[in-house]
This record gives sequence, C-alpha cells and structure tokens, in this order.
Amino acid sequence: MITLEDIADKTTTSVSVVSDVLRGKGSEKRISQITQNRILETARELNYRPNRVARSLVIKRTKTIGVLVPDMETQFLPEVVGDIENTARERGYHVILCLTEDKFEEEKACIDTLVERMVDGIIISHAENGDSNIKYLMELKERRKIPVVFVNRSPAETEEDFVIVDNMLGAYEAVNYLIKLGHKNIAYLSGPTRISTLQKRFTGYKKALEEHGLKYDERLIMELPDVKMESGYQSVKQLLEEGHTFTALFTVNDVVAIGASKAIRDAGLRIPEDVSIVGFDDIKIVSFLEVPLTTVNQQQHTMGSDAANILIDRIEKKITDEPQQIVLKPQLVIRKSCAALKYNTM
Amino acid sequence: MITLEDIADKTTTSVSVVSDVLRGKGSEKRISQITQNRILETARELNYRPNRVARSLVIKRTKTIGVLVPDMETQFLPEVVGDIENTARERGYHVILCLTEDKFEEEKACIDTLVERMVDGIIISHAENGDSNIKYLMELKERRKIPVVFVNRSPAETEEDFVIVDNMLGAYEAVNYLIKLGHKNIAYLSGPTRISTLQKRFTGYKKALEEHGLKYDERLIMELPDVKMESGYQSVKQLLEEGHTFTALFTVNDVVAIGASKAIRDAGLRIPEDVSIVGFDDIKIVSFLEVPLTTVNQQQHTMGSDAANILIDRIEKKITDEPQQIVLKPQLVIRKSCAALKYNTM
DNA sequence: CTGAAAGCGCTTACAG
DNA sequence: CTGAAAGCGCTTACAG
Repeated sequence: MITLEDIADKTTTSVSVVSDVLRGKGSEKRISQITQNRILETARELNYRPNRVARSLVIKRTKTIGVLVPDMETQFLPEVVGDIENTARERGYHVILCLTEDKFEEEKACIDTLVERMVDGIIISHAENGDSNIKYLMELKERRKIPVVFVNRSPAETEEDFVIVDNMLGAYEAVNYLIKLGHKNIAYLSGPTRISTLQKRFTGYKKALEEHGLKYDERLIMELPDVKMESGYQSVKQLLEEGHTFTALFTVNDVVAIGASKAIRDAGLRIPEDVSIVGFDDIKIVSFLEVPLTTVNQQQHTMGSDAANILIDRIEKKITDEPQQIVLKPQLVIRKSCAALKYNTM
Repeated sequence: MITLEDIADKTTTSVSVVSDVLRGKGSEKRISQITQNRILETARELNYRPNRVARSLVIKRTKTIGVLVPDMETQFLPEVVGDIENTARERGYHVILCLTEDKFEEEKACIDTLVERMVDGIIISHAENGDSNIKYLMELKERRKIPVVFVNRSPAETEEDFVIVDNMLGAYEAVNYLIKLGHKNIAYLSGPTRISTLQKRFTGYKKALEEHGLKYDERLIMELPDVKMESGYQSVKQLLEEGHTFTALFTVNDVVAIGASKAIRDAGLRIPEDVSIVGFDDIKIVSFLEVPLTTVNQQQHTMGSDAANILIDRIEKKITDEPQQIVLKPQLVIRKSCAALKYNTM
C-alpha cells in the first residue's frame, strides 16, 4: 500500500503539499505548477489510492449511509433499495445494507455498528415488532448529529423526515372503486396491523365501507402473519372453506393478491367474474399476469430517490430547516381484475 | 463522542488498559478485577461506542465486504443479495452494496472506492459489457490481498473462487424435457450472449437439440437486449407476427417467460395446449401463476450464502488452499406449463 | 498489574 | 511557495 509519505519522498516534498495537491487544493495553496505536476505524475505512476479510512478518521465523514430494511423478499423493498443506491452513488455516497428481519434487536445491533462505523446518515424502514428503536434513533440523532430519514414506514406524529405513500388514501380509493362497481361484500386480507403502514391500509378499507354505509363484517377480515404469497393463498382458502360470502377482495399488497388469486382459481372461481380483486404496490409483474391486476401504485422509485436526496441534503447541510415530510399520492391503476357486480348470488 | 481517553481519565487508568479491558483482554493481560469492573461500568455509564474507523485504521480490517451486482430488477439478484447479507451479518460483517448497471466504468469506480474504503473482501457478479475488470480485480487481489469471489457469473477458465449454477446443464435439461414431450420446434428467447451465464444457457439449448438430431432453426432464436418482462413480451409478439412455427418455448429466465406468456395469451394461444414453456431461475412467484411455470431452479439461496461463507473463510484465513469453485446443480421443477405434443399442425 | 509511547494514513492550522 | 507538527481514536509492543 502506498501512502502520501511515499509520494512525498519520491518527489522530495512533504506530505502536506502532496495531500493538498491530490485534493485539488494545489493552486489555492499556491503550490508551483511544476511541483504539482511532479506529484500528480508520481501518484499515477505508483498507482496511489488514498486511504479513505484514515481520511474519515480526521474529517469525521465517511460518505456512507446506512440503509435498514426488514428484508428483500417482497419485491417492493428491493426496488426502493435499488433507487436509494442509485441516487446515493450519483452523489458520491455508498450504501451499507442491513436487513433487520423486522426485529427490534437486529435493528438495534445494526444501528449501533453503523454509528461505530461513522455513517453520515441513515435511511430506515423500521422494525415494528413489539419494542421500537425510534427514541433510540432520535437520541443518537441528537447526540451524534446523524440525520435519519424514514422510508415507507414512519413513526406516528413525528417531527422527523420521512417519505411514505398515503396508505390510508390508497386503500380507501381501492375499496371505493370496488364499492362503485357494486360490491357490498368486500373481504380484506390484512398484514400484521402492528405495522403502521398496514394499519393505515386497514383504516382506509374501513373508512370506505363506512362512508358508503356498508357494514363492516369481521368474518371477511383476515390478518395474515406476514405479507407473503403463501399466506395470501392460505387465508383465502380458509375464507372459502368457512363459506363466507364475498364478491370482492382487497389485499394488503400485490404479493398477497397473487397468492389469493391462486386460491380463488383453485376453488374453481374466476377473476373477475366471480370475485374482483385489488392489490397494493404495483410491482412490475402484476401487469403481466394472465388477469392483469388492478392495484395501488405507490411510486416506489420516487420513494427511494426522494429519501436518499433528503438524507444527503441533510448531511451536506443543504436543508437545515423544518422536517421534510413527503407523502406520495397513491394511484389506483385499473387493469382487469375487477368487474361490476352482476349477480348477487355467490 | 466519548473516547478511550475519557474512560481512562474517569477511572484514572490509561488508554491501553481501557482498550484491553474493553476488548476482553483484561484477564489475559492480568488487569485486576476491580479495575476491570470500574472500566466496564464507566464505559456503560458514558455509553461508550468504540470508533471502528480508528480501529480499522490500525488493525487494517474493516469487517466489511463489498457486493457488486448489476441491478436489483430481476428478482433473482435481490434474493442472492439478501442471502449474502444474512450470512455476512451472522458472521459479523457488513455489506456495502454497489449496483454497477452491468457497466464497466461504474464497476471500476466501485471497485476503486471499495478498495479505498479497505473492504476485507468482494463478492461480484461482474459486468460483461464490452471491457472487463477481471484482470484489474485480480491485480488488486494480488497487490492488496483482497479476496474476491464471483457469484452467478464467473470468468472463463479461472483459478478464482466462484459459485455459480451449471447453466449449460440447466438449459440442456429444460430443452431435453421439451423434446421428450415430443416437441420439435422449440423457440429460444436468449438474453444478451455477451453475458457468459446466458451464453452457456444458449449452448445447453443447442446441445440438447443436437443430441436428439433436431435441426437448429435460427428463425426461432431471439436475442433480447435485456432479460426483462417487456422484452420477453415483445420478442414473442414479433416471433408470432413473423409467422414462425413453434410448439414450445424455452426462455433465458423466468421474468422473460412471464412476458412471453402474456404475448402468447394475447395471440389467443393457450399454455400449455398450444405452446409449452420452460423458464429459468424459479423465482418465488412462478409457482403461483395461473399456469404454474415449469422452470430450472438454480438454488439462489445456497448461492448467496455459499459465496459469503467462502469469502469470509478466505478473509479469516480458514481457507488458503486451492480455488473454491462451486457449481450448483440446477433442478428442473416440473409444473403445469408444458404438455406433450399432440397435433403437429400449428 | 499498569502506563508511556509509537504508529495506522490522513488533514489542517501554523510558521516561515 | 513549502514543511514540521499536532491530532483524529484506536491498538500494540515494550518497559517497569
């Protein structure tokens, strides 16, 4: 490994001038052009690579951001993470990726080592499984001045930066749409309601029902243990076996909708003739399904890049004022999985 | 930020004993139990967090690995990355994620800054777009002693560590299966063949044809610009419009198969009655499709964790001998998208 | 049992 | 125009 001192030796200068020249401060510091050239050239010859760790230790910035998300399974998060990485890289930052499994302890451990690694900031879709690290994060933010932006999930009534979609509105519009099509028995496949985002979708569902004077039927609500395909499949299977009557189905996300669709087909029912279905997320694949899925788009690409930009603006003190709280507007994307209610006979 | 010196002051000891105690070397260094307790306690009181950057500078290890992949779009890579992160975290390492967009220059820039950041090792699914960074990586590996393991894609005839699936065999078995079902006109949707992995799948396709004395028909080969759904859709649409006759279709990956399926259905054809189709990857979703897709599973979970384990073993010198070259055995997963050829009339 | 000191590779006043 | 020196927060011989 070759160091500033090596270059200083070869050029019979000193580490300070070498450092200045290599950081482009040569002219500002009035180093003679000749010296500058000599230094630049030998740096190239020796294939000098600055040691960023040493640099970080003194300037106290690492050009690194920590990204904490529960997992990479839902297809939605990888899309967000990908966009965070892209914008971060464009702006000269690297991303340390931590999967927290939606567990309090894992998340805490990650936060701690990220701080020890002197990350410049953190983007987090925080665990909402029992205990919470929010106050812990906020303490850190105060004490260590590490900016934090919440993405996809945000703490309730917070003063912090976040970028989320309006989950309640998205769900509301989805259910509204089903109601307008004439449906009265609309089942809902919820995820764990301890997760705020999903709780809000549930609220949107109930609100739409209420506003249209439809009764809320508990038997049509399934709270799944997770938001995966298999759970979507199982829960609809169960719903059907229990003989509950519904002509439409709203699901907490697309992946669950895909699982649910399979159960519906397996029961010999058709989409949308027998049951209409609306998802949430608008992941890439759903428009390619045999019955393209009507769903709620939550602008995941904007979500990732907005979060990264806000964080980096904070780090670079381009924003210092009030909380940046972006609530993206969800968009109902109507495709082929819903039909007007014709027969009320199911 | 509180430092070793702060603790040394408060406990009227010295930074060296504090450092020793905090790293658990207290007893080994025969520090009195009383002193140890005092130090441990004040560390806790002051909420001491070690500065890993400083530590890394002296010990020359960062407990960080760099993971370079082209993108997060194909669903396959997020699964691999997720598993790398999981095993790395279990073993005390963090992951810096870099998306290279399959571009030579992006990849080089990433490699450079990763080295400057003193990562302990690199896992890479390398760009294969024109120029290559392989020799560059190997140079680095020699000079800086940074272990590298290739995942998913590997250089030809290399002495390096890698973990890939046997792409040729997977494709061969897929096509073989179609042939056994009686198909003779089997179209192939290839990705860019500059990508070695995809080239090998193409070879497997040709080999199966050849072994069964089937003629290779260039008109049934489409080389897509990328391996995305949209391209799968477009290429089949084109194939159909051009009036080429095929009763079966093998695709370079599942996502392309999904796009292709849509085009087939749009043309009023049925899967598998009119055309049989086999994909590659076995991503989560394909078993939930209306017609569950027959595909080649490439054990992506093993792939990620194997790569991480090999890399970390290298870093920790648990392996020092010959190249670790893992070739996973692909598994044909038979579902519902293929049928025996009955009529040769299409 | 404990502490003083060198050193990791940088940056940054400061002095000349 | 250029260099000596302190310091970032650690670890690690080494001395006593």
